[in-house]
Amino acid sequence: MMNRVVLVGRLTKDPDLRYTPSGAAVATFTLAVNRTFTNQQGEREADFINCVVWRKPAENVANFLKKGSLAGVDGRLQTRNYEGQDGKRVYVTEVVAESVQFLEPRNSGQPRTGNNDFYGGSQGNQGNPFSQNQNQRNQGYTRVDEDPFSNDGQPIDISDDDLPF
Amino acid sequence: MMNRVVLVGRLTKDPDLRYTPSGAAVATFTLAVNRTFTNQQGEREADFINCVVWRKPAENVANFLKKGSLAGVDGRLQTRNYEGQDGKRVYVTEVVAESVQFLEPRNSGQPRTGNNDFYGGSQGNQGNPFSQNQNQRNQGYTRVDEDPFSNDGQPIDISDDDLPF
Amino acid sequence: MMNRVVLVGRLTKDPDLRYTPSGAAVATFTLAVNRTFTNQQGEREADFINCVVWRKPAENVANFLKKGSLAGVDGRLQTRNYEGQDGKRVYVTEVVAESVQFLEPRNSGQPRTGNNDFYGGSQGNQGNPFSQNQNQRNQGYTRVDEDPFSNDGQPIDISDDDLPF
Amino acid sequence: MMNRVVLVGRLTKDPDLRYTPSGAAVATFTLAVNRTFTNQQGEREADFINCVVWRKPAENVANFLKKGSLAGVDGRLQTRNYEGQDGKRVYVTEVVAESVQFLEPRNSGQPRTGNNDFYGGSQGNQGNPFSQNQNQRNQGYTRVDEDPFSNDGQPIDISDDDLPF
DNA sequence: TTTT
DNA sequence: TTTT
Repeated sequence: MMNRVVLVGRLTKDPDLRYTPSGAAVATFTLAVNRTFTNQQGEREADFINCVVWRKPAENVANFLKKGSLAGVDGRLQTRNYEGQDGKRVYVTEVVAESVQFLEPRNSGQPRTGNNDFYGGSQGNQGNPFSQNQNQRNQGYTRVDEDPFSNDGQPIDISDDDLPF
Repeated sequence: MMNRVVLVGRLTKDPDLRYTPSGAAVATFTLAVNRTFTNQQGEREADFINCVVWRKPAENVANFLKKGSLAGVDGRLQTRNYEGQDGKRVYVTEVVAESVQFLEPRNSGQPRTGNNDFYGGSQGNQGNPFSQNQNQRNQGYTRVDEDPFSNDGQPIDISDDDLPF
Repeated sequence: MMNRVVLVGRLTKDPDLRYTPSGAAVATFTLAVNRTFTNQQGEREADFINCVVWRKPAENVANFLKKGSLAGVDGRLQTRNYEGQDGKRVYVTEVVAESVQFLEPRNSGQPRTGNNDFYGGSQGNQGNPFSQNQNQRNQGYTRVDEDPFSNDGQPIDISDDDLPF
Repeated sequence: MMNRVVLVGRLTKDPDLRYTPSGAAVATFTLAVNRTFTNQQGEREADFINCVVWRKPAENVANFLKKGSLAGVDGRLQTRNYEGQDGKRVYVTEVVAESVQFLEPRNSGQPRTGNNDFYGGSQGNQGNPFSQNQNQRNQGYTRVDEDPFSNDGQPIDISDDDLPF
């Protein structure tokens, strides 16, 4: 059994950093990876690949990457499933990054700032970032959403069960 | 931009072989890849990764692999989305295999037989396998289903637009 | 910076297990990886790739793999150089395996036996396997040899400096 | 059998472009890939990995990459051997790049210039770049050199036998 | 100086 | 909705 993924692409948004109840950092982000070939209409499409990274590299990701950053990911493919809000099972395939490489030229290397800034954390997650969202059944570390990677500032349920090691 | 996936695992079912209107072969299968680590309960889990393969290797897959076969896949990650039957967008991440390796010992190498046999193709797809399924909006090469990998013998809509090259 | 190698092939010989002075296990082996294409003469050639693995997986390799075993390697490419016996610098490129997968069917999974047996270790390396080979300048974990992977039963100098972590 | 390598690193020199007798382009270059970890002395070392690329991508490499360029390589590991000038067999492990990615920011994307310029090609290889180097037995596409990747402007023997497909 |  |  082998499972290896290597990607280079650009973040579609600022990464999202959270913590499990036991304090482990988790960052999620989506990498847009342009295809090397064009489709029948001559357009170059992209794949949008959801990535998760844990612990120290999660904090590095949150500190050094932002929307548009060029990054490399070395990791493994993971599948999960959870019950969607309509009661249907939702299947998710994502990349668990074991290492993330910052491929921007030096000068873009300073900690990111702006609305979504990791240091200044504010709106949406004030107080306990894990204040339970009572009226939803959860499985896995994301709210039961159409797209588990979109969480629009709402509290999210991250379990220590998802720690990869 | 780089995008590379390498997997070794076992098929969860016999592969599924289809043809586009223009005659290109497509096989889909799911690889169960056991994790190298155990979870909090000490169980070894697996990831179930959907794979697609086109043209000649698709026919090889259909001829030589079956449920339980050990196989290696070298390919790339692809994302697609389509409108689910409830009108919601469904996001799919799968592996487009560029090469598939048969890792079973020699003697298991004879063409597979049985209900799902590639040669004897029968129920469900008799006649034109691409007889349009009129009352469904389609996008991508699968019927608008909750899970594009489950198609329970129904006609399926595979477009030549999905050919990777 | 990224560096990832994934291989599946067969061992050309029994693996070679040694220990550093501080007691860390190192196994070396060569993987024959058949090419998927044939040359101008219609022959299918192979690449012969030297691999190194450290610590616990080194002992697993020594215990479970032997000449002819099918194995998967996930690791990184490493380059080293040392002074050859003629005083010329020798450049070496090899794979440092981070994980090694045993791809043989179950029944071939018992610990290997025979002349080169890991347990019964005998001729050549009796006594201290690290008895220094005084009259040779060494660099890297192998004797200054034309080919660091050939050591024909002679004592070898493995330094803890080569530990990858 | 599987064989996959993915690298991101920087060119140690301008790439070297040549042509086989039948007119196929071949570029060679070395990628310095910094390690993610430091050695016992706390220094971050690098691996220096020789890469070969054929045909159209070879010309792109020659046109767009130069010493110091950040590049990604997706390919396979290949081994060759040839008789060195002292009559001893020399073993070479290198990466055959199937695709090469230019990871520099936009503005560095103009064709490279300078002494080694692909367009203005001059000293060393004037006339027939494959004027045979009579007094050397050759095997593989490089002159029998200590380091097959160093060729200091001398004619080189590249055979069409080395075409990967 | 190579594996099935 | 899973493989050995």
